[in-house]
Amino acid sequence: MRVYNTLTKQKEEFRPLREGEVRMYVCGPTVYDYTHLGHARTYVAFDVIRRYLEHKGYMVLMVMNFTDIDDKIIRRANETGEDPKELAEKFLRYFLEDMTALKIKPADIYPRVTEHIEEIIDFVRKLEDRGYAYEGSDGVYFEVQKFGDYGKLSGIKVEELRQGARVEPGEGKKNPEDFALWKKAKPGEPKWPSPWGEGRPGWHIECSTMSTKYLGEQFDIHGGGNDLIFPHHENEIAQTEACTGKQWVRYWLHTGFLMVNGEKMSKSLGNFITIREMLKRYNPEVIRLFILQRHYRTPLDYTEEGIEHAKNNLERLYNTLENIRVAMSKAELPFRWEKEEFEAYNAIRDARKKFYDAMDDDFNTAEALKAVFEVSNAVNRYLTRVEKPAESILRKALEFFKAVSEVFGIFEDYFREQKAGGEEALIQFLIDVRARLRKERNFALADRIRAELREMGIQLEDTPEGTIWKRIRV
RNA sequence: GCCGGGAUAGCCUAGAGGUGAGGCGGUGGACUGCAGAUCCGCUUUACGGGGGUUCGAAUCCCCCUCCCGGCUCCA
Repeated sequence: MRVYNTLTKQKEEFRPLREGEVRMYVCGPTVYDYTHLGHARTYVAFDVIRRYLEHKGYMVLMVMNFTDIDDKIIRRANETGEDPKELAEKFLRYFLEDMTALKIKPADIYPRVTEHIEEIIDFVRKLEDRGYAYEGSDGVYFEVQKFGDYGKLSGIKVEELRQGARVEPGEGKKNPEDFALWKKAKPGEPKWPSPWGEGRPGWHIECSTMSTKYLGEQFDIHGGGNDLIFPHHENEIAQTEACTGKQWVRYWLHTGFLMVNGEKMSKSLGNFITIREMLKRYNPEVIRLFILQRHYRTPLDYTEEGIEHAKNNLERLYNTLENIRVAMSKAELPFRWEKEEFEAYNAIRDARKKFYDAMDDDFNTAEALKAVFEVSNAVNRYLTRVEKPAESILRKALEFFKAVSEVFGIFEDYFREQKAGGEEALIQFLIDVRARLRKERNFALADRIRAELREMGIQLEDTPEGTIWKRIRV
């Protein structure tokens, strides 16, 4: 398995530090507003990466932090007149709800900054002891030039940084590139006691502290949106490696940005799309598929057309699954394979390999998705060509789709279906009644039954072998 | 300015030296009371432009055009 490492700017063979275990940290949100489609892009991407690693047999320990105290939260709270703590709490809950709705597997630990103030203070003190940090008038700062490797992730040079730096008035920094580890509280701001007076942690220090607390001083994967490479992740590396003296993270993974109609999504442009709005209009699996149609590192452009494509794609795949389900009821144990069976088997086998090869190559979901369609096509073609399908062929296809379901987080309902026997019998009864009506050429009433069932999410389809029914899922 | 990512058929997306990439859409046909699903065709010898290397280039090299992002708010 190969992954693209932002640190080395190339694909590398993936080898976790401990055999059989992957420890990964994904930068979570600052909870000051609704979760948007850009978050969805990043967190669905990492969800699939995590799912694939688990699918491959790794035990994955996944940590995602919440920044529940910072400047943006305070600013927003001041604007709305809310208590910063309550505001953060509210949006944190919304975020978790949105993640659940998007079928994103929960992290194993969701450390919150406000629950780790002591550890953060300890971390800052260590940096102070080692001579990397100094106290200024308004806070404690990390002295960037003391860390020789600064810039190794983002490729940024300290000199360039100085040219473009905006030093806010009154800041107690020695150098413009230095960044805050601890901010002293201004009147009315949330605060915690510390050796440097009351205040709150800087932004970057939380991730260094909490990731090393739960994953150790060295771990496998650290991820986040592309926009976090600089300054956030660069600063995290500086702090952590200055503190431990060891190489910290093995593989840095970053997701590409979400665009809206070719422009960056931002509030000022008025193209800010929340996950809540999206979920009102689209099945979460449609949103997931939309995201997976593009490789995670490439920018993803959101358009109405694009999401409609995803919807059509998902419908098609669900149709295939329903076709298999219907065919299963008339499938037989094969005593003999014909040309059709060999063709279908080979097509499934080849596509399956393609799927795993694509996912092994830096989680190329777009390429892997082709393989899913190839299996879909192969099965559909097979079903149109044979009268009595071989059960083994259908099972091979189903096993493949089950794997896809686990990795992509789609087709969930299909594979979780409970046997609601009563309902199925009732549907079958209505189909029988409708068949009689059709025989009597009472199409008006026959169509009414079909229409009513459709309203209830059951699609009837007339075939030469009789009427079948499918669940409408998209 | 510096750094990075792009331009692939009507549309969306992979691929990265060698036998018609996948989907969507459109369209014709098979099947159908109609609808739906599916299948079989067609749209389909696609790779921003110009040079070069090579038996062979979307793919490698050089130049150019255009788009996007980052450069202390950001997933």
